[in-house]
Amino acid sequence: MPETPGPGTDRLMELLSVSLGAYYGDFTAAAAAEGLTASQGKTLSVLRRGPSAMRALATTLACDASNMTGIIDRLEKRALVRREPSPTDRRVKTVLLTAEGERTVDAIRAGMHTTLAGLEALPDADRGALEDLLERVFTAPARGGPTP
Amino acid sequence: MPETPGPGTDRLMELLSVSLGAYYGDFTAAAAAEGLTASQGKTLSVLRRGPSAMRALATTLACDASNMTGIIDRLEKRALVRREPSPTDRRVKTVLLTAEGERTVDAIRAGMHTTLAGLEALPDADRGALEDLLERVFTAPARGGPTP
DNA sequence: TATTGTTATACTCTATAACTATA
DNA sequence: TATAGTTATAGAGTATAACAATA
Repeated sequence: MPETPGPGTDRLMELLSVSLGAYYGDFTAAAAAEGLTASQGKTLSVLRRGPSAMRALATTLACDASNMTGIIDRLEKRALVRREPSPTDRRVKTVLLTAEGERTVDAIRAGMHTTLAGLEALPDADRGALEDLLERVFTAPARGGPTP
Repeated sequence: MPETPGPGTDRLMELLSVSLGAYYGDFTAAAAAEGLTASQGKTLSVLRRGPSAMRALATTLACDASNMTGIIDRLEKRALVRREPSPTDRRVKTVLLTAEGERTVDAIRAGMHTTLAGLEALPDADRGALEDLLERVFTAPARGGPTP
């Protein structure tokens, strides 16, 4: 297990940086086409998977809880999301997409032309390979015994 | 050529969102460990490849030219970059990393522990495959005749 | 006591428009 | 006239600290 990342890792890191930049730029442009910022678009995307409490939303988005208030305020003002009191814990507010919010998320995703074109150009076999590799690099919990 | 992106594309988009989100979070944390914002870290990363005029920098970072002034101001105040007048065009200012700036970029990259661990866990063959796939999806200029 | 959501504050990022100095 | 960099401005994101309501 080398402590110095090899030159192969260097190249991959660089490539990931470029890929992220392209993906993020595409996403930002698609969100802007709907009159939304990247953070607002990302928030809607997360809510697409289901309702979420304010605090859970902040955790998922990796930002401070105090930020969510403003972001949700603006989205709610545009009727893309709705705040609902939790029935079980009166401190908690559950945020959920409105029908218009759902339509907007889908529009953003459909507007990511560059990324979609890049993926559509990929043969099915390569598509499966890419899925597999991304999962192994990014969603494997990096376990491997952090020396206890 | 289907106009509706198949369900396979759906899954890949979701996976890309999660993967690049993880990469971005890792990068942001590593930059914060050096007392920098993500935008400042990204700016340093771009300058790692070589000096650049203010406007070219803005173009590379996909932001308005007026933003660069503030970002470079703050980096220069911390002696991570330097502004130099261009010898050939007196309107142009060339920005370049200082030695401390170079050290900082390297520290940020070395601080991306989660991403580095995920990549290091990948066998060489898979590493090459991932490079190949990312290149094809994101750095292929999406040519294919936008109907003229 | 601890937690949820909010407010207040300060700083950064971001785009638009207008300005200057060059070209 | 066109371009490079800057300034002014306004809106949005961000973290920290403090707060009220609830657990």
